[in-house]
Amino acid sequence: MVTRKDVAARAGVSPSTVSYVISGNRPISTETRDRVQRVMRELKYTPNAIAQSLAGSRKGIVALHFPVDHRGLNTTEFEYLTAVTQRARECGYHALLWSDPVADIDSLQTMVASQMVDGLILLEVFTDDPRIPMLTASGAPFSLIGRPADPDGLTWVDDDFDSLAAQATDHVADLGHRHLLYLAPPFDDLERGHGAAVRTQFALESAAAQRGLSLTQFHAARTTRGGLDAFAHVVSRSPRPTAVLAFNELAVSGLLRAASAASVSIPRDLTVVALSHADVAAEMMTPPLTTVSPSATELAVRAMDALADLITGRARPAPQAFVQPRLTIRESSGPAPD
Amino acid sequence: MVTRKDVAARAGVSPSTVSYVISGNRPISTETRDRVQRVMRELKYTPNAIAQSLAGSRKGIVALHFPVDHRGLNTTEFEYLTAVTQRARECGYHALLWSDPVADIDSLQTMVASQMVDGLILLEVFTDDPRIPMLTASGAPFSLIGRPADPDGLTWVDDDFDSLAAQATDHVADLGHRHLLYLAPPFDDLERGHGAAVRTQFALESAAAQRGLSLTQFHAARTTRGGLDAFAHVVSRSPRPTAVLAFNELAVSGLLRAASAASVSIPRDLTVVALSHADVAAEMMTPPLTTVSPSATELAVRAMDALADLITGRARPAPQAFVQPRLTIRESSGPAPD
DNA sequence: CTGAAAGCGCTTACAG
DNA sequence: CTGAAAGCGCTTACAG
Repeated sequence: MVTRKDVAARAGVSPSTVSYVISGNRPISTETRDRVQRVMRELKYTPNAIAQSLAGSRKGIVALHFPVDHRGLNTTEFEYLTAVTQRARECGYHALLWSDPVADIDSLQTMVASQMVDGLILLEVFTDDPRIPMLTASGAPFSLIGRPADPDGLTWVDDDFDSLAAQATDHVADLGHRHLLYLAPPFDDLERGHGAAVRTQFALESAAAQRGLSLTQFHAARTTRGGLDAFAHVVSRSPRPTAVLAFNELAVSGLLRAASAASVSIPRDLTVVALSHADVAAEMMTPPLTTVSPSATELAVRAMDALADLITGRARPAPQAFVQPRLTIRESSGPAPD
Repeated sequence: MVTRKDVAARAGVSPSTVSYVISGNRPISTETRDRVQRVMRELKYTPNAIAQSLAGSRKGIVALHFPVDHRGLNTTEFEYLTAVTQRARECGYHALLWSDPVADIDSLQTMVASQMVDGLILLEVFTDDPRIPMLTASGAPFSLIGRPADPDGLTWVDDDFDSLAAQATDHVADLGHRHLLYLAPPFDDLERGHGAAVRTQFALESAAAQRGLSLTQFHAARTTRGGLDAFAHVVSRSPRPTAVLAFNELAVSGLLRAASAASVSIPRDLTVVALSHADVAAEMMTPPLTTVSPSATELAVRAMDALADLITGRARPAPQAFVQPRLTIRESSGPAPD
């Protein structure tokens, strides 16, 4: 391997001068700089990242941590991952993927203590998330996509759930629907305090109440089967809901299939609006789903930029931001039947 | 931060003894070892991973590299990523996510030259993949999921495309289908030499010919729209294909939608078999898709284990392996009409 | 504007 | 069985 010493010898300067040419941390004569740069190119010299990390303070790596006990990631979560990875790179960081059961914070703690990363982004934040006190105690910079019950002093970006609920209920109310079903994530998620699940539910209840709409809920398994069950529930209720608001990507697909099998036409007989659902997943469905979703890219950019500010020590106080979801009307929503 | 020196001082031993207790690289008296371990726990000491990397040879990081110029990752590719990430961890490595345009190998080269990773796994390999000669020249250990035109001397795992094609054509032939349509990836992918696209196409052509089946092709855009176009093509052909074999995740969804809109029932009027399609994506469709797919986990495990062997210097000659796809009959395939 | 040197926190031969 | 020391390849004060 070519080292800084090799470059220095060939360029006739001291090793430290090579370092300063690279970092630009002190004035170098044009002549010296040009010569060193030429030699670096000739020798195809690339600084050793590990040595830079140890001597300097910057590691150039951020970890993305998502919990995975209950299920795999869905398309929406995957979008977040890729968006954060891309933004990390634009900010000059490599992205390390990391996932454990939420409750199992030991390996995360070890990784942080081993000082391998400059900072972390946590996804799928729970209202009482054990990762947060641990990271706070460690002193490592981190930012959240989502937020716990008490987000004071933390750096986070999150959906504006009130706006999300308002847009979804307004959309179906405007179409004349009065009886709504909330196709919710498994009850388990609520009990464990999954932030988005809890906040979406509360926001919907309050938005429906304000508009005088009836809203019942069905907690479906995060599987296609869960959606079949949800459909059975829809047709058994009286009065029968005419619109389903869904926050459960896999169950929605089951609901669509069950509706198709029962010759219940969407949207003629039943309106479906998917919440926080990736565009690409919505467009793969038959019919394509009307969604109310935040932009994964916007969440990722804000979370990563906030983390970068935290790492470099810009940014007190901690940046906190709500991202506004957007309604995209596709073909799964229509006027309430008669 | 607590360092090795702190532990040594408190345990009354030399710093090197602490290192040897951790690595187990030389005999230590039980008494000393116990004392050192107790102090490490008391001080919550975690070795600095960066310093270990610089002094030792192991970095504990592998990079996963997938090209991304033409499109985002689909669910199937995402499955590979998560499977490899998980296996990497089981093998004691962190996974660094990395992606550029295929042709743009500079940043990949810089990362490798900076010696940040122990090795790499390349996904979405092209028949003439510029990443491969570059990495070979660099001397960095790497393994491939997929393979180039000339895979000699490389470490790779790949689908057995002949088996895949045989299973798919046998399945539809057994159901009485004689006229097949291959819903292929964009022609562009073939031209650029996307390994799986090229091999799937050749294998299907040969399998269909052997069985005396007619096979026409339609290269669809990797979008829902591409599938709508493909459906229009199906119904315009004479004789009309009764079975579609598809290697294009997004286009399949468009095809299903177009069929539904035209009241063409699947599988009664048209059979659809998806190739190399993630189970979870297949089960989200209406109807759930019959698939012929390799196990992403098996590919990931083999690729990662091979890489680990390469890194540690076990494993000459280079491991190379075909993974057998499996037919999963769901609801999108049925007997040929009349 | 540039060089000689300490230090980052480890691993591991060298020495006993 | 254990310690003192060189070395990994850098960054950056210290000195001129």
